Amino acid sequence: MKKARKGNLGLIKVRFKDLCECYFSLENTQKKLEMVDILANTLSKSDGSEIGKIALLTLGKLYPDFVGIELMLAEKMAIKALALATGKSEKNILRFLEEIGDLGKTAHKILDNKSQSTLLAFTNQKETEEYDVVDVWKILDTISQTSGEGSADKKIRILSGLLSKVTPLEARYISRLVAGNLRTGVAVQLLLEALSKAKTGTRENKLFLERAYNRCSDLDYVSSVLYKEGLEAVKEIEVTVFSPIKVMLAQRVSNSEELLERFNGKCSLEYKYDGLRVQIHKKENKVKLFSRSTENITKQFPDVIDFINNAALENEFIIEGEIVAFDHEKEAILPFQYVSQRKRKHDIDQKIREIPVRIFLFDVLYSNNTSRLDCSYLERRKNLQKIVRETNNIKFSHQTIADNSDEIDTFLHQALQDNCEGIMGKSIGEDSVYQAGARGWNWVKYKAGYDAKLSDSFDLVILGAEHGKGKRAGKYGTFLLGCYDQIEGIYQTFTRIGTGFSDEDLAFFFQELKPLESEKPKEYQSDVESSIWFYPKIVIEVTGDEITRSQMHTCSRGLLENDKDGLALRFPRFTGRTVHDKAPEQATTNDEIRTIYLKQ
DNA sequence: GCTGATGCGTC
DNA sequence: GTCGGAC
DNA sequence: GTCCGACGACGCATCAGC
Repeated sequence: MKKARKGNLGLIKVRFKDLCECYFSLENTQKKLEMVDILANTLSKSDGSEIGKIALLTLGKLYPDFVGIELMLAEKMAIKALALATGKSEKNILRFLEEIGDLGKTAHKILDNKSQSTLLAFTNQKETEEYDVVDVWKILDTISQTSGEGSADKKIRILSGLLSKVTPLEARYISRLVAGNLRTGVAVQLLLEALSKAKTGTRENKLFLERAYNRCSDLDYVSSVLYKEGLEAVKEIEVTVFSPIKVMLAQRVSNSEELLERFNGKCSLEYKYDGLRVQIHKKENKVKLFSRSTENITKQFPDVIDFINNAALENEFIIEGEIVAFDHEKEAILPFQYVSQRKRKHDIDQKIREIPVRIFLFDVLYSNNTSRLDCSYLERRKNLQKIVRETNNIKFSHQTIADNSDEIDTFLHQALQDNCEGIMGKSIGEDSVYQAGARGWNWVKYKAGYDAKLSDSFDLVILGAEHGKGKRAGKYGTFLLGCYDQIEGIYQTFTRIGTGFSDEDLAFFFQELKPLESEKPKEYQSDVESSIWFYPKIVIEVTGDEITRSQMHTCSRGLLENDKDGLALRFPRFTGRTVHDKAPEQATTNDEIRTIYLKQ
């Protein structure tokens, strides 16, 4: 039975197949303008009833982030579903996946082969169904609603059922959707441009869509308003208490001179606390907390809710700060790993006592019934002090004004002394507005590690690797690195690494390491699994922000206070230097790493 | 009830 | 979080 | 400069399997 497809003006409910063909075209080009045109073309066909779902799916989502509903099914389970749908073994699929580097392409290829062979054997037998975008969204939503005992199997069966009824091309994107990687080259910004083009005929109105989106973080809503009420209604979308605002991000500078230049010689400085960023919404006695990525984290922090209600001087506001674990006896900020433990659903009351927190506030986004996004920074900062008072647990972030680089460096060292990550530089000009959702130059971050001279580097041995995915398909995508233990004559894992490599580097390492593939060498002490192991030979230089205690890496295990702990590297990256003149036995030792750890 | 596998979200 | 590539 | 997508360690939640 065919549903009526066309309504007025030739607008339709978009077929999922058509959306997938659009995604496929997107993969053929990297030119942004062309991509926007391609996507706009498909979006312009929609009658608007399902535009929100099209928009969400195009970003690989079912709901806006603050809703908090997830599939809880990703690549590993998708492989099982694909196996079930195609009759291939999981091992077989895994082999394809390693080679092709993309679950979507893998599904596409297997189903293509299958439909050809069935076509030869029994013509006209394939049971395909035609799905609208909403049909697919609903099936995926069913998966997301499935939980409890036996749910893993159920999810896999639902996905497998879907995969076996769609075309190979649709399977390509369904597989990628669940694997969390659509790889179309389109994300929020280009999608907003495409929506603008589709509905208003020009990309220029993207600015209004972006403005609206950054104020409500709800693409479903913004696109629906655009289609059903038009651009003027989109322009009316404003900041609302309890709708999270996209947070303002910062660019990076690597020294104090550069920082000062960015702000023409004068700016505000703040501590950059190493905790969880939080956007606090309050109205009457109700308080909600949102994370940096606009997830609702209210339930995790009942203590913070009390602190805010206690410190509030006004009824209604949206303010922003950083939640940090705090040792009240020593009056000291605790490392990030402590606050992390507060992101939980169970035993919350016990952890509140174990790991108390303090909030350092630094901004106001809404107060006195008015959006403050367009106020200058110092106005907002001033406003903040009228909205809340400092208490034992609520503080204003440490802040000053600076106009020379010595002051900046002094402030940085003070921040590091006080257990902060670094400092923020903020514009104090007239135009120093809160750029929601943007990584603009109004804010700048400066960490010690950004300056190569101030950061430690390590010469580590490549022990293993994983097959690359997406644009790294056909090469190694990440490497497992180890340090040397001179006493035992063994290699211990210290970090994996996957960033800092140019395409050329990756091609080079693939060529160099391929002949060194082997069984896992006996002298490797590793709890970390690796798809591929190598003889120890290649040494590379790596840097990072900080050494942390690790449950998974073996560096210095048995030599720290807790026998089970090892050491690992936070934010590891390749410096671009391969160390040609060092044998693996001359790599950085576990002792050297431990010494640095104990000093920091 | 415990452990490992898997997924997700923080930085 | 960091980073590189394409525009 | 902007945008996108390769990737990191770590902690917690959930479920399967024992």
